Formats: sequence, C-alpha cells, structure tokens
Amino acid sequence: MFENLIGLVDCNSFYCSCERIFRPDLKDRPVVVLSNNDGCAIARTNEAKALGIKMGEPYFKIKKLCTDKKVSVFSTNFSLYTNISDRVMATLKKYCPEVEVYSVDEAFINLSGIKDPESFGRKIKEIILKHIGIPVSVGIAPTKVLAKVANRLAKKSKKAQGVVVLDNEIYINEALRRTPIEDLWGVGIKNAQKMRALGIKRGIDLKEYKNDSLIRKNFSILGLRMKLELEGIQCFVFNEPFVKKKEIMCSRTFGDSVFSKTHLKTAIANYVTNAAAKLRQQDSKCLKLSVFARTNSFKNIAQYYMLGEKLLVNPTSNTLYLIEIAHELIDKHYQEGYEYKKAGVRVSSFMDQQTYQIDLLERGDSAIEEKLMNTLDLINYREGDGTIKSLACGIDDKAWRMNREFKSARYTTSWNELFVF
DNA sequence: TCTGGGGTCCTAGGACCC
DNA sequence: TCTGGGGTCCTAGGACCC
Repeated sequence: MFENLIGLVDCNSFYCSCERIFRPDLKDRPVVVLSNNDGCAIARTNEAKALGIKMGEPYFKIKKLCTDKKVSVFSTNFSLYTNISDRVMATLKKYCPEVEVYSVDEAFINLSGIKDPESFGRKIKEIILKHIGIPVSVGIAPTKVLAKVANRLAKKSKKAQGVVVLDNEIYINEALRRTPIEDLWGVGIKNAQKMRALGIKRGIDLKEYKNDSLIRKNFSILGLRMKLELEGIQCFVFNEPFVKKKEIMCSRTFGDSVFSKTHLKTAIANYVTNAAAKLRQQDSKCLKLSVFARTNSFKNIAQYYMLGEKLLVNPTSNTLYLIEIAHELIDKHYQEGYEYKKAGVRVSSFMDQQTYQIDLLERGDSAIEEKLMNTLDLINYREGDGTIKSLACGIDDKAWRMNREFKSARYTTSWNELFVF
C-alpha cells in the first residue's frame, strides 16, 4: 500500500472538447481538429477514433471518410484552447495543494496527505466538467509514470468512470499486464522495438526485468528511471510551478516551397521576432541562436537540412540584433538549388550543460550528501540485493575515478553513471 | 496535389588543452 | 628521440512528449 500518491488530470480529446463547448449539438458526434494549414488531424474524439482516424494523419487521406461519416472538422483555434486551458489549471490550483502543469491539457497534482484519493479525483472531475465544460480523466498512483498508466486505463475502461487508482502492488501489476510496452510514457517507437527484441512486451515485463544495468546501457538513464518508477520509486519529481523555458522555438511549414535566399530570410526574420518576444516575456536572454531550413522529406527529391548555430558573446533578446545574426547564419549555410518546405529558429536561454565542482571529504560524509542534495538531481537507487539506498546521484564515472584522488569531483546534469553512496 | 508546431533531455564524437 | 591519454567544451543529432 502506497501512501504518497500523484494524480494525473488529463483533458479528454482536449481541442475537440473545447469546440464542443460552443457546439453542444456535437455531443456524441465524431469531431476532428486539424493542424496549421489544415495539414493533419491533431485531435479526435472517441467517435472519430472509432472511425479509424489516426493521430497525425494527413487530412487529404481522410477527407472523404470525414464527408461520408459526417465528421465535424475544425481548423485550429489555439488562442481559444490556451484560454480554456488556463481556466482548467486555475480551477485545479484552487482545489489542490500542489499542481504541475505538464502541457496544455494535462497536469500532475500532489495527493500526499489526501485521505481518500479516489473521491478527491472524482470531485475534481465533476467540478471541471460543471464549471468549464471539459471532461477529464484522472489517474492516481505512487509515481508519475504509473499515474500515466492509471490515466490511460481511466480513459479506456467503462467501469472506471474516468478515475483509476493504483495504490497497491496487486493493482499496479495487473495494470502493467494490460499495458503494451509502447503505451508506456517515455517509450517511443524505436525503444519499443528494442525492448520487444529483449522480450519486454508489456509494462510488467519491464518492471520485472532482472538486469538493471542492461536497461541502463540500452535505454540510457531515462530507461532506468522509467523502470524504477514502475517499481514505485519516484524519479520524476514535481517541478517548480513556474519554470522558464530553456529553449523557445518558432517554425512553420511553408504552403508553397521556398526557392530563394531572400524569401527564406524574410520568413526567418518573422520567426526571430516571434521568438524574441517570447524570450522577453519570460525575462530571458538568448545564449545560442539556431536557424534551420529543410526540404520536404515526404517527397522523393534531393534532401538538404540546413542548420546554423551561434553562441552569443553578449546574450540578448533584442529582435534586430538577433535577426542580423540569423541572416549571417543563413548566408553561411544556405545551399542553392533546393526546395525548402519548412524553416524555423530556436533560441536557447540556458547553457546546454551545467557543471558543478564539489569538494569531497570522505565517502559517506553527511556534509557531501547535503551539498549534493542542494545541487543535483537525486533518486533512490536499488542495490542488487533489493535494498533501497537513500541517495544516489549522477556522476561522470571517469571524472569520479580520477578526481577521487584529489578529493573533488565534477558532476554534470547529464548522468553518465549512477553511483551509490 | 495536399503530411503541425513547440518543447525536453541525452549521447556520441571532434577539437582542443595540458 | 619517443607522439599519450585524460579532461573539457561544443556541435550535431536522436528520441521522445503533447
């Protein structure tokens, strides 16, 4: 039985549900919302999913089906969705002590200290539906990955009525038996293939896989964290409520392909303007500017991916200055004779890697552990004999070995090795 | 004919320094 | 004369998410 639980509140078919608020007649009807330029389907109601309409499917392929089956099709209205999302999140914050907004349509809530998590989840669901008109599903479990699993079942199961609680080993294992590996949060198409080759076909197989270091080796630290989360050990903790974006991107697919450098520069200038405004909004400065443009990869033509990046000596959010640098990068990397279909810019407002220098005294020294606590990502780590060590951290294992003699070590935010104190 | 946009995190490998 | 190897920084790109 787990005590400290996390809830995941996820809006059902969010963009479609937003459209339905203003069109009550579409209740129980198939609805689809399309991407920019009406390119492809990015939201579908259950009725539309039942017709076989896939996520990300190009509209031209399903146009006839939509007409035949009387599917209501909408172009995106992002400002509407953002507005409704803000209201959903505000409501959650009113009732829950700690809320982490994860995306436009989902949020994690901290349920530790809540006596009856299931009734709490149902109450939240009811309030959001009544006050805002958006149906949500709630998954509750000891870790974020398991809360995702619970949420998926809450959406699928009729019996659950939109809320699933996994608070003990038996429920968790049963849920993981029902979860194909590719449906786990963090396992995409590539890793699913690799895992299946190792005989890991369902969530439960990953949880019960005996060889942690093989998981670490093949699927990086993220894979190992995922496995630990399935075991009920929290690795993905709650974030600060308002975290500045580390990267801000603005990109578009062109309606018509672009053949000239001048045309590309004009488009890029617009994207830079947009990104710089976002930078200033969160009071950040650009440290690295990236500019890219690519050919249409769906077409059987000569392909080119143009990418130029520059680290700025004087970080800034000044639009004109950034445009100047973007144009320099285009001059440097642009190749004539290609048909560019998509382009964009990315401004990074943080350095890629942060490093910390820490003086070590003796292994197991509590002062070290306290320093680590204050500076590093930490997780609990399971030893071979099954005992859980209270503290582990990411260490560059080579640096560790060398620096041990000098009683200092260099740690990076990207983990190369787990080391147990 | 027609295939989105905005993010995060991790790793391999080259250049360079001592 | 012998030309090593560890460490750091940065680029580039993969994988994943919604």
